[in-house]
Amino acid sequence: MTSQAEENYLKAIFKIAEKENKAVQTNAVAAAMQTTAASVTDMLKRLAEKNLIAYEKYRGVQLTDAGCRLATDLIRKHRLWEVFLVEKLGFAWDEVHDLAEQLEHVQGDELVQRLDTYLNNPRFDPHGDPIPDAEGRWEFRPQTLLANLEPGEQGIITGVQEHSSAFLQYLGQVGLTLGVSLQLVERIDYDQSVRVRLHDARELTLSEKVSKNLFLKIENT
Amino acid sequence: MTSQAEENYLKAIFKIAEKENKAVQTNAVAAAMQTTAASVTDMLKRLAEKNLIAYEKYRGVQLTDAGCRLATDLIRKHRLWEVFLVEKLGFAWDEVHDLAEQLEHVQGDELVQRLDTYLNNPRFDPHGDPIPDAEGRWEFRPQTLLANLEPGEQGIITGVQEHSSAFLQYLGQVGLTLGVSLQLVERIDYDQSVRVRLHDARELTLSEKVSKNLFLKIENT
DNA sequence: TAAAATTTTTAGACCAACCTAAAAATAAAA
DNA sequence: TTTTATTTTTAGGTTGGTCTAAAAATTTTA
Ligand SMILES: [Mn+2]
Ligand SMILES: [Mn+2]
Ligand SMILES: [Mn+2]
Ligand SMILES: [Mn+2]
Repeated sequence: MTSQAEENYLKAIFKIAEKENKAVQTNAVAAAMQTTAASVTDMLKRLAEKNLIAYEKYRGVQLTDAGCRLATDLIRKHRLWEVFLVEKLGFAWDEVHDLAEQLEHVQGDELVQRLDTYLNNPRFDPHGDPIPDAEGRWEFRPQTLLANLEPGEQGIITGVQEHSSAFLQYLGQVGLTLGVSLQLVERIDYDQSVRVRLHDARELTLSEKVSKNLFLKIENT
Repeated sequence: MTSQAEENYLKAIFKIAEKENKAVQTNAVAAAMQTTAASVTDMLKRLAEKNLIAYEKYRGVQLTDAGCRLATDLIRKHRLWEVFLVEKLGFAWDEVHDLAEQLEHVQGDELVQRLDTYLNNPRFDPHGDPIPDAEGRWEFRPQTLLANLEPGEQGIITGVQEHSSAFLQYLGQVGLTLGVSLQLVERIDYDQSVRVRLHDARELTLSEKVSKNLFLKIENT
């Protein structure tokens, strides 16, 4: 009973609410959905009518439990399909998002269940993002931006902040994929770029932009 | 540039044209799509506008080359996904149609290509229906209805005419799946039911309805 | 060939999902 | 606290896809 458009709005609201800790604004949703504020207001009314969001004019929106559950299921499906596309079909991690964006709307609880099993119940997707379980829960995994590491500290790449194809492709090219371990050698004061050493002793210089979009789990050395 | 609704109409027209060898009637499409003739006429105009069908008022429709290609691609995707669902996810052959009906609309040539490779380029789906190749071609496989076999003749099950869940489930229960070989023992004059002998010497009585919906490849004994 | 039955199209509406432009409410600045 | 700027909503319109009821075309029957 929920259209693809409705599902996409719920997911967008969920993701905005995840970051900012307040009622989600109309304009924020419009930006995320690449549409107009007027269209968003329109949809918010429909979603409120279906009790998927709590909506008060001019005051922003919040997902209800039902809405939150729907969004979480959608994210679960999105990420499971991404795992499938990378692990089984051999796509690169920068090629799967748009396909998953379509596949996530395929309805069928049994399908999701079987897909999950087939993929060995993965807990993270190809970008390091957590996959909710069938009950909509996921574990918190502490991670730090490379930009926040101190010189000498070491970590394993666990995820990305940006998901753009350009960024993911760049990372792949220089060998910075999930699970790779690296050490911060030094941070240049002038432009906040960083020098890192990889496991094979190879050294790389990364811009501030990169270091602010790369998540690591700090390792005790 | 083609919506899911448009794709479904094209597929319906294609399948009707496959059987009856004349222009496809509005009412036939309406029946297949479970909708009204008025809605069909509406859609036919849109499809003609896009040059996907040749449409002349009151005279029925025919797919253009472009429309035919689109329908074929859709059928290819539908059947490949059915193979995936059965072979990889372990669904039964009576459970996959509705899911494939959704999955066939996912856009992405690369996806279809990779899926095909992943499944080892199957040429038939779980119901014995041929899968078009990437160029939209498929081979003809001669097959006969069980109803048309002579007593004493033997064959291997290659497909079904009906695709209803009830029929497929029944066949599964009595062990009549693709590849099973059987021999026609006798046909009862009274109700046209048939007695068949399986490879393990087990005998089954099948109604006329069943025998008119089961395809076999006749084997020379 | 004229009348009746069937098939198909048109007319007119509805809903979901979008849009632009204008109005209203809220927040920020003076 | 006014004025100004920003945000949000409303008003009104478009498109795709559907519907029912009525009109028109075609086919069948008498
Ligand atoms: Mn993604
Ligand atoms: Mn992802
Ligand atoms: Mn099917
Ligand atoms: Mn099939």
